[in-house]
Amino acid sequence: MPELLANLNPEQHAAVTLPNEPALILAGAGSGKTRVLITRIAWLIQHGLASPATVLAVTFTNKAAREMMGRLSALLPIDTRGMWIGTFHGLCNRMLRAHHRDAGLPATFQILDTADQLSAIKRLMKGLNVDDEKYPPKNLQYFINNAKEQGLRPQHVDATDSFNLKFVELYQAYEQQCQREGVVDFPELLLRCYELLAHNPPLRAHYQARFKHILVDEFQDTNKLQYAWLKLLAGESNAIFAVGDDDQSIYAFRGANVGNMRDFEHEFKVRHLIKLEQNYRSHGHILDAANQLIANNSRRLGKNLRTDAGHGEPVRVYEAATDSQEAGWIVEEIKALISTGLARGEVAVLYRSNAQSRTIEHTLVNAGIAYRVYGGLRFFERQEVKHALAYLRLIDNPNDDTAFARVVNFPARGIGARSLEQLADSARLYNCSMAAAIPYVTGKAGSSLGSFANLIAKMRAETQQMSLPETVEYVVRASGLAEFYQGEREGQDRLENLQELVNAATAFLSEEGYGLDTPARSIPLRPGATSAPEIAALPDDAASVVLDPAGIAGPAQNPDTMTPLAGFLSHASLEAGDNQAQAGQDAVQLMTVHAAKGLEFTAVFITGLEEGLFPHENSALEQDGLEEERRLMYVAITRAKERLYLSFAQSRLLHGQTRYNIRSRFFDELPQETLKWLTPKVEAGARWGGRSDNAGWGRDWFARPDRQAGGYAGGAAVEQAPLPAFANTQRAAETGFKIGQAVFHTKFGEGTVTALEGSGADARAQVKFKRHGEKWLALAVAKLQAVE
DNA sequence: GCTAAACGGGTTTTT
DNA sequence: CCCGTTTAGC
Repeated sequence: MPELLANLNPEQHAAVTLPNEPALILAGAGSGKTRVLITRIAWLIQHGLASPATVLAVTFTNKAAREMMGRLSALLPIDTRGMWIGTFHGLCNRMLRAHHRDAGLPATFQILDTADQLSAIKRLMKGLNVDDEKYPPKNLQYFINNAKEQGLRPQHVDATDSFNLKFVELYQAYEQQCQREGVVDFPELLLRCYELLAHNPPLRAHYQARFKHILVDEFQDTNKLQYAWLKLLAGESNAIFAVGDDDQSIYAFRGANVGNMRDFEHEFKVRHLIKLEQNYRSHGHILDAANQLIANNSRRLGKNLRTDAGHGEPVRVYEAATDSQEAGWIVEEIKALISTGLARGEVAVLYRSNAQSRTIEHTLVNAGIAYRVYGGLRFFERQEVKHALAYLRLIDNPNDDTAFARVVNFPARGIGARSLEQLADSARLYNCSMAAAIPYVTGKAGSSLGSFANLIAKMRAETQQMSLPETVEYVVRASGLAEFYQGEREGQDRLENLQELVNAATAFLSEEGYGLDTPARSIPLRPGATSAPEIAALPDDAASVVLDPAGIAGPAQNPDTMTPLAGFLSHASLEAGDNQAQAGQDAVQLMTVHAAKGLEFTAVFITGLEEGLFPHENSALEQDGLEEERRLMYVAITRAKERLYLSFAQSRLLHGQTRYNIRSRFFDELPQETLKWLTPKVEAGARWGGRSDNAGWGRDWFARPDRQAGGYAGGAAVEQAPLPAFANTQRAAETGFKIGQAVFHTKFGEGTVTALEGSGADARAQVKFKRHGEKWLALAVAKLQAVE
């Protein structure tokens, strides 16, 4: 249909309508990459070149997968459920569920998230009496995950020194532990799925015959294992349509291998490398800045963004004396932007590391500007939610020792460390799970453990016919979790989250196409089917299972292959949910540069542009480290549509110490004619000998009164230390609050006033919140209620 | 078995 | 400085 291709530029058009052969689309920032990917799928289907069942599209995040799914169904009248669209992990999970026997996994295998994995490793090391000072569990975790991402099992790892030999030995033990418990960690999902396809030719042939069209988003972020998995699926004849941008590769630290782009180009003999260089996001000066900066990198595939928009405004640069003054300036500038009618949500403040958000948040709170910080705890990572999930996991898979250890004594049941050590010993002796070892423990410990075993058994029996939400609700109650948090002073939020978990279960059923009344632990009988398509029930020797080509379809957590409970538990591990920051409200966006990738804002502040911070000092230690920092800066710059601000501070409080940094080298790599210095530009050589760690020099400079006072008064004023106590008492009447007063805030909950400052419209209160720590609130803005 | 103090570590992060 | 985790002590 012509309308599908309408408004595509020639390069986009060419990419969308490529013949079915390996293609690499080098898509610059803001060049319509996602649109091309989605239109490509729609075009293939519309022209009868592909049926939905032959399409596999893979992304890195659930958010990206959801967006793709959503935009695709808006574009096409067909049901997108026939397609496999999801994350690498989601798709691998789905395949492993369908073929769990061939993969050597129990039907109810559970997924360990990063935190679960670490606790499993700690437990393993404790059991083996390994010195965790000499072999830090975190390092072992990294070692294991890294090996898996290279496709290496313990026997393949090349280790010579005693240290690495120990790690290999522990890796092996860890694998055995996981296998016995029926759990897989994140990289295992991929490796297991890779091996499943690699070692099972009929199965591989089946999927190769099915997925004629494989599309990959953010290809520059793939690691070696993901690339190998894609190659396996593609086989000899299927086309991979890879979209990516080597200049936006910012995840090397977690295994991403930009080299996959070059390898792909060569190994698949890509004839069509299409560059999308037309940018639809940023004004000219901003793009010029991005282009010139990134030109400093070597080994690029080569790309230069262009725009039809005019030059637009210059890039504004601000030098602050201190980090708090920098924050003060940012907030003043944001106020000005808002007063021109710009929505708060169109303003982003970016920083290199999370620690930098504190000062900015503090200043925003004082100014009464709504903001949202990205990052932090997410829904399924909360302790109460994880506890409830652990009970659910135990019902489904009693061998899951990670879940067992988590809740065996929570709420407290008088089962202490001593009893658990005894139990772990028995489990090791009989080579079984902790739950299975309970009968071997005698005495008082044995009896309390016995009643825990009975509790789980009872839960399992009682929930046999319950739907998923009923099961969750039942477990929250029967476990004692509800009662426990009811009795806790600060348990209200946690209780609400547990209720939210029940809601999440209901939402899950409808989103994933499960019947609402399906028992949580049975594979639903599809309409018209004569028997449940329980692939789990295939004969043991079903090593050569070949599925109907129309085969397994449906959403990520597939009702045909997963019980609602298994699906929900996978969902909880694979998609940790939103972080707590209140969404929806119009608020200034605060995030790291990494978190900003893929987003765009009318106005962007890139802050803390100092040597050591951005580029980060540790980047100097790594091969290609500085280039990755530069790509990160490139990503940051290209987030801005119309206004870009760059700022740095002469001194900054970090880890309790004042550091004196020189401005980032990136300033020298930008086209000077696009920059507008709001503070006088001081040539580096005029001020600094060279290195930044010359504290004495910095202090002298900082102490110069003409500098310290300069710029915005607001910055200094909001950050000054609270007035002495006597002054606060004097002013107390004017604010309507007293120190020590109990208060309630709609967002932060209960707290106590610890200090007061100012009066009238400027009145501020410092409140120590039970759940959110100490904050300064502008009383004119914050909805603070007195509690008697 | 639970609470308080000492301790350690702090770049970026999704699954 | 600030946090989460471990350990010491009741």
